[in-house]
Amino acid sequence: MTVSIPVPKADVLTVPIPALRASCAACSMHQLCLPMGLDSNDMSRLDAIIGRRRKVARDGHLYRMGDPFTTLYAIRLGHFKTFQINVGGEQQITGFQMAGELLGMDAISAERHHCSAVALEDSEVCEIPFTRLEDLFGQIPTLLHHFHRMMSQEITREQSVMLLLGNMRAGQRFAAFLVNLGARYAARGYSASSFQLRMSREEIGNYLGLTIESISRLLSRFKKQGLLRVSNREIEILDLDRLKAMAAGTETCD
Amino acid sequence: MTVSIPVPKADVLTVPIPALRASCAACSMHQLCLPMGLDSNDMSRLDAIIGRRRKVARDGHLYRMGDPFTTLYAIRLGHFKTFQINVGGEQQITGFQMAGELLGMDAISAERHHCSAVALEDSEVCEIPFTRLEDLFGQIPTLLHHFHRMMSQEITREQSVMLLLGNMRAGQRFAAFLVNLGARYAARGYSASSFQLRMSREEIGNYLGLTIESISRLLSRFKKQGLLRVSNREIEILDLDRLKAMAAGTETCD
DNA sequence: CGGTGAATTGAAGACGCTCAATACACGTGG
DNA sequence: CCACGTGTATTGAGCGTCTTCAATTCACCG
Repeated sequence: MTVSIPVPKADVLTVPIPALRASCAACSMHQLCLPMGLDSNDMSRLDAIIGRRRKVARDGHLYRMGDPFTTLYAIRLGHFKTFQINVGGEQQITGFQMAGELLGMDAISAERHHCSAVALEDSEVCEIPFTRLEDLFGQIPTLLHHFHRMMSQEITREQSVMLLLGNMRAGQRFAAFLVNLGARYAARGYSASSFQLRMSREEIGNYLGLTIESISRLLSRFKKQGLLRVSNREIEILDLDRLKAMAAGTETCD
Repeated sequence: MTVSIPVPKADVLTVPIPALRASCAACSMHQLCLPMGLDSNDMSRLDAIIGRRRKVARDGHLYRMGDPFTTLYAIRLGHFKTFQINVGGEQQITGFQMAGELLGMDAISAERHHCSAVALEDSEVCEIPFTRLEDLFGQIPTLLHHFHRMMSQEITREQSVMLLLGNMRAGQRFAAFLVNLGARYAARGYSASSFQLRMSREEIGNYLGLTIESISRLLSRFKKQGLLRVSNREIEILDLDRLKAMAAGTETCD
């Protein structure tokens, strides 16, 4: 299939090449991502330090646990999972990340990556060299403040997962997982109730501290209860309120 | 009871009162805490913004979930627990903090505290007004960098707890917990193998996603296996290597 | 159309939970 | 000093949830 793309006129063509190569202003994620709240002047200063866009093919590593840390990554497009490997060689997935989210913040303290990041589909990231970003912090307080908010948000996200793993039953965990995914898609302008899972049942189970079989059974049960419509990795939430109530613990999961 | 305190001589007396009230240089935690790596000049600039020291009695709240966020807290003395409350009213403890550690970083993103902090014993903290700290960041890059390291460390700490809750068995979790506590005491110049638990069995269980009964049984088992000597909250680790091996999953817990 | 990897479903078992009884530590008052 | 009460911890018995193991089924692709 071919599509004819309208050729931009005069003024647009005068945009310098480097700005085309990596421009936060032109990126649909700039209201969620690091440049949030910056004026166009500051935004182009941020553009100036962003090294390049990097494509990561499905199942490709963005970085590996133990790699030396030099850059943060902002996801432009696609989905990732981050995971740790324990001594026995089994992985524990610590998060699923989507466009607009920042990867690599866990590596700042030890200057080595504490987990690995792998693309769940063909994806694209912006490389942000950390020392150059630190230089900018001194000049753009708004940027610094928002960076702190993003790190803080990562901390609260992980605390919520601890709550989930520490005292929710299986059904509650899975309900919370689906509601969370939906909310994040909604923040990106997509449907909160209808989306495609980018990860396998096994990866979901690993993340939620459950087995693949449990996830499969839960999907079947939710389907039977009229909560979901499921077809392979396609999810449609039919009763978001009840799912939220289950996640909150207000409603039991029978 | 009265105690006669030796009166300091000449030069010491010239130290201005504010410096006496809150001086990082004089604090035994300054090599672990926020001022790590600062020269004495920068350290006193940090001193200048630290509001006051605040005492928190045992079981007292330092802050509550939902409170508006204005300041970070550095623990000078004592121990805290942080926890979330879910809709059903039950708590999930997300961490135990000790001297030299920073509290409140989770609140930056929403400008409200995401969890509550309660003192496990009579404790003392330094109040660090966050906006004034942000002002300092522009002037002291070393301070900023170390602050990022501390936030990043909090992220990796929580990732390790996710690993623990997500795919360790009960014995492994508890072994990891004890080893972690010992390591943190060692970093503060105390024994890694002999210390007092500041939290109840119930709190340990809550943190590890287990019940109080399970913790009690594990203590008995570890005692029987010659791993520990236990007397109330007094712990002596008799075989640290084996405990570490259990935490790593190298050695089974029978 | 057959092969491969993923997902579903069922049956049995284990791990940790719940419930309950008892023991212990510690503080208070007789 | 002991009696008593309260909160915490220990220990046991039975049960439930989720796991493990195994057998199909399904989707996708050469």
